[in-house]
Order: sequence, then C-alpha cells, then structure tokens
Amino acid sequence: MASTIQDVAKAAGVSAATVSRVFNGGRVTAERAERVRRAAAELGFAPNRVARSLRTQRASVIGLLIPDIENPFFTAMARGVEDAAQQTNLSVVLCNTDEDVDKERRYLEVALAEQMAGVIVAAASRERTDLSLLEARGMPVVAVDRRPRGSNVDVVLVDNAHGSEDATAHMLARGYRRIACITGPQGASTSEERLAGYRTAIGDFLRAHPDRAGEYPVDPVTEWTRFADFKVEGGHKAMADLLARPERPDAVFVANNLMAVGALRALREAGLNAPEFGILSFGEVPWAPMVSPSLTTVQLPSYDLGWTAASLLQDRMSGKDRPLQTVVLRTALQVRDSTSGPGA
Amino acid sequence: MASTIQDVAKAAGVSAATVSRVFNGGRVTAERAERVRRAAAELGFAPNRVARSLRTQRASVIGLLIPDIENPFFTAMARGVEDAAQQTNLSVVLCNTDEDVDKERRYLEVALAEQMAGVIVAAASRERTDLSLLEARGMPVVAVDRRPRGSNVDVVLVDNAHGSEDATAHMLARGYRRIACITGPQGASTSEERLAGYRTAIGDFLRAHPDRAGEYPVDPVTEWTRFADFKVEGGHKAMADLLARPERPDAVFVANNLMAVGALRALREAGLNAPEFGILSFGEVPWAPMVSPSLTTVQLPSYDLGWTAASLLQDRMSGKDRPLQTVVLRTALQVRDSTSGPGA
DNA sequence: TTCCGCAGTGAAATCGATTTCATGCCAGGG
DNA sequence: CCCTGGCATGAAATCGATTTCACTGCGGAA
Repeated sequence: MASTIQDVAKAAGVSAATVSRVFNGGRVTAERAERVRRAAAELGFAPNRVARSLRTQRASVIGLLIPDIENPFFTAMARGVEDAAQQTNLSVVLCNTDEDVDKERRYLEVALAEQMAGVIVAAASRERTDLSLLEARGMPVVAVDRRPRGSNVDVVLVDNAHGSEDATAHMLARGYRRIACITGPQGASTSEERLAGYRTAIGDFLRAHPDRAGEYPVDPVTEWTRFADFKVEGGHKAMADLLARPERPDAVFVANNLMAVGALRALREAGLNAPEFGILSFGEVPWAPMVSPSLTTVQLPSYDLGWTAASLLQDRMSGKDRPLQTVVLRTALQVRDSTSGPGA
Repeated sequence: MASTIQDVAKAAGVSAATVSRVFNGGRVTAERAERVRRAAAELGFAPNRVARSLRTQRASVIGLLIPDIENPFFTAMARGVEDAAQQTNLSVVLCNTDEDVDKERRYLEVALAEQMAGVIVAAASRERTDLSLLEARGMPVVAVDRRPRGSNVDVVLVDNAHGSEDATAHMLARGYRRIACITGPQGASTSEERLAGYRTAIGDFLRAHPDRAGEYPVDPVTEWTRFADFKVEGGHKAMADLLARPERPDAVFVANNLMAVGALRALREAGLNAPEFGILSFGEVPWAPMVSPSLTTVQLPSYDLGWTAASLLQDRMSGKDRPLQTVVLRTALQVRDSTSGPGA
C-alpha cells in the first residue's frame, strides 16, 4: 500500500527524479508528466513528508503554542491562525502549553526537531519563555498576545491600555464614580497595562472635575485596586474584599473574563445587582448576552490577532528580510446593560 | 548551531553509531557513554526527529482531530488526551477539522505523511469520514465520540441513551409532565440516541401511570419532538416553535449545550422562566451555575473520553494485538435549579 | 593452550524524497 | 557540416538518524 516515488517511477517507466519534477514544477514533457500522474493516481501515491522535510529542511506545518486551550480567547485566535494558514496550504498543529514553561519548552523542542516551518507562540511566561533556541536556528517565530523578554521576533499585541482606558471612561460617562479595578498578577504585562489604562481614565476625570475629588474618602486609584490571578476564584475573592471596605465602590472594572465571572458571583452573594452596581469585563464572555443583565465587555481582537500573526509568519518564512514588527490591535467596547448607570 | 550526530561523534572521538546507542539504550561502555553525553551537552545536540522518523518509520507525535476547537466539550477532551499522552512522553498535535470532511481528510493525509505514531479522531461526519486509508497503512487509530461508519477501529463513546433517559426521568420525578425534546439533526447518531433515551423515559412513565395518558391531547413523543442543528439559532427556533403550539409543554429536554442557550433565550422572550418551565441541557455549559436560575445539565465525561482514547491508542501502538474495543462512558446528571419542579 | 561466544565498536546500508550534475539530443547559426 | 546552447533526463549525492553486519578483543570452558 505504502507507495514510494520509486514505485511510481517504475510504473511510469521513468526515473524518480522525473516524478519529483512532475510534482514540484520541474520541466517535464507533457506526455511523460501525464504518464507519471496516471501512475501516481493508480498507486495512490502521496509524497512522504518526512523524507521531504529531511531533504528540504523545512516542513509545511506551522506550530501554534497556546497556554490554555480551554480559554475561548485562545481558541478564537487559533481559528484566525488556521484561516490565514489555509491560504497558502499550510497545516497548523496546536500545542497546549498549559501555562507551564517546561511543557512549553518541550513543545518548542518538538517544533525544532520536527523542522516545522515556523512557530507562533502565545508565551506561557513573559519572563521565562525562551525563544532564543529557535532564533539561533533561524526558525521563523512570531509572538502573540505577550512579548517574551529579550527576544527578537515579530510581535502582535492587544492594545490593553487603550481598551481599558476606553472602558473606564465609558463607565464614568454613565455616571459611576467610585469605580474599582480588579486586575491580574503584579508584574504581568497584561495586568499592568490594563491597570494603567484604568488609572489614566480615572486620572483624566479627576483633573477635569477637580471639585469632585472631595467625594472620595480615599485615593481610589490605589485603595480600590486589587491584584488577583486572572482566575475565577481570584476574582471572587477580590470582589468580596472590595465590598467589605467601609467606602464601598459603585462599579468595578475587571481585567479579564474569568475574574469577571467570580466578581459577578460575589456581587450576587452580597445582594448587589447590575446596573445599579456597574460591572465591565475586559475580554468577551461567551454567555455575556445571556446573563441578566447582559454584561458590558471589552472585545479583544482574538481572531485578528491570530490572523495577523500567521500573516507575519508567512512573510518571514518567505524569506523577506524586513525589520522586526510590532503590531498592536485595538479592542472594541461592546456596551450592554450591566453599565447602564447607577440610576438606571 | 544545528549540531548533528556526526558532530557529536567527532567531538567525542567515537562513531555515529555509538552516539546513537548512547541515546537509545544500546550497549556502550560507561566511560565512552559519559564522553558522548558530555560532548552532546556541550554542542546542545538534540536528535533530528525528522531523520529519526524517516528511519524508524514512526514518530513520537500523535494527532488529535476534533471538529470544533471552540467547543469546550472537545477542548476538555483534548486535555484528557494530552494528560494521558504525557505519561509516555508523546506529544499531541491538535487539528481543527471545523466539521468539514475535506479539511478532515487533508489532516488525515498530513498525519499519514508525517508518519505520526497514531491518530485520535472525533469524526466530522459519521457517514463520510473515511479512515480506511489509515487502516490500510496500519496506523493506529481510535475514534472518539462518534463511530464512523464502516471502520474497524477502537471506539470510545458517551452513553447518550442512558444519560438522556436519566435526565428525562429526573424531570418527570420533579413533577414536569408535558416535557418536550429538542434534539439534533435527524440521522446523526448522537441526536438519535439522545432522543431515544428521552422516549424511553417518557414511555416508561406512561406505562407506569396509564391513568395519566388522558392528560395529553397529543402524542407527546412525536408532537413535542423537534429536530434542530445543534446550534444556538436552531435551538431558539425550535423552542419558539414548541411554545407556539396550542398544547404548550411545561418543560424541555435539550440535546446539546448550544441549543440550550438558544432555547433559554426563546423562553425569556416568551416571558417564561425556570423552574416553572423546566429546562435541562445535555452537555455542560460553562456558565450553567451563573445564570438565574442555575441550569441543570447532563455532564459529559469529556476529559475521560480523551484519556481513555489515548490509553487505547497507546495500547494499539505498542503492538498489542487485542480485539477491537468499544468503550462506553457514563454521563452524570448535575441537578441545579432549573428543574426544581413546576410548583417550586 | 585452544576455542567459543559475547560484548563493544565502526563502516556502511537504509529510510524516501529532492537536487545536483553529467549526458544525450535536437535545433539553429555560422 | 560542425559547433553551440538549451532542454529533458537519469544516476547519484544528499539530508541525519538508526540499524545491520563484520570485526576485534577478552574471558571462560574444555
């Protein structure tokens, strides 16, 4: 069953070289090419990609490393990568690193050893993810969502700061004043950027309305900020903690979707409801339109993130020697009912 | 940078064969082995898997083909596969077939051409997915969730009929009587099995309470059944349609999670709420505990499905010649508030 | 002491495709 | 008529690891 190029060559009465040329665009007379094609079809011949890769030193497969396959953000991204790759007949293989740097390193080694054509990586850690091996071997790499420290690769990022600022400004415009913020771990770039956007919006507002500053018994920018872990439980705890303070906030900006789930539960447990208590999630939640009231979210361009990364990778792969790029994609605020305003 | 086995051999002053033996458990004197290991470490040598695969005709990678990467059911399954594979140092690459038989075939060809060690496939179509190519080449294959027609492979399935029967019986026990059913496309095995389970439960109940039959103006088993498409919109439409009937049901059993979302929306639009109107989803919904009232669901053993499939595959790969197996895994009913009963 | 057998080793074959290189052939120009 | 150039072609080298095979010593048995 397993037919090789030699079998086809023999069946068609030509040499293996000729068969190879037929399939790879070499010069072959029409008559012979036809004979080869017929013989190949007859034998059900498909070139052995392993042998091909060994010889050409490259594959028609690209690797996509993501930290959490159960997170819709990354799966949507994967879809974007896939769709872009389809255009040039590349196959995408997905590796789940599980936020684990060791597992990630193993997969990077696999990518290298399998001679993959390139890799797109949403790094498990900004600090400890090490892409230098791939760079040293000249493998095309694009980082997405997070920029690993000290690596010289193309990067595609989300405009976290802008999206957060925008979202916070929206809540202020709707009349919320005592807006808290639950962000991710200290040190993570995404947490910091989202927090920074929130602070910018608050700062701008206070500057524009200096008279209002007196309404706040404490400095909201520091007192009402909580660092959590981007997980459901962390969001729950942070929210409960905020609600226990003597100066209770009247709204909360939550820096990712999972923590928003936790925060929502904490609110319900405290007998609070949106939109009297405003809540906004950075990052889409699949069921956002379903809960009552429907949840206002910052939509991340996850699909486009993937698409863009794949395009950059293919540019790189085709040998174009252009300077390193960093592409930043904007978010979109999806206004729903959970931020209609405290009096609504 | 790219060091080969030859480089290591030269550096250690031995032959390539010896280096290979050091890494693959051949007999080598301790002293030489040590020299080789040191030289390899020095050069950062890692064997080229492509070359290895070409020679050994097998890889240390298994393929996992799933129809929809954005469906949590499949991602949980993927996790199960991964965890089981880790144990024997196999890497898993994930391919998203997008419910598209052509795309699926391409990935199957990739698996073949890349000489993957084996494949686990959640078939895009029960009728048109063709595994015979892989079988012919002797590649180990395990089918999961759906059994492709006419293929001789190990299969891991969910006990759809039992789960549905159980779920429907639960609703009857809670006092719902006019229970409708929204299932998937006619002909799909999962739809049919889930429908069958529902019908069994209803039939058993009517037999046990013949006096009750008079309460029903129509034959519920046929009149209150709707075939939809396993998608949100289909569920919405089917539910709206059921509610428009003169004999309105008082509960609904929905055969998958996405359609349950649609059905919920239709209920809300009609001003109906659980648990007065009972609703139960076959298949977990990530936000099931979050909606009010929380949604009763049938939990699918998705993780275990993956784990079991990977174990079977590894058995097969290790050359054990045992008869074909079909493993059926039970579901678990997660009772929540949406089925507390019509009077609750 | 002489064999026998086995452990350790390296040279070379092997996997299947691609690609280089040398060759044969034909057409067209001088 | 001969030479040049280009095209089509097949033989052979190549990619890098594994594995077979033949050979060398060495230790134990006869």
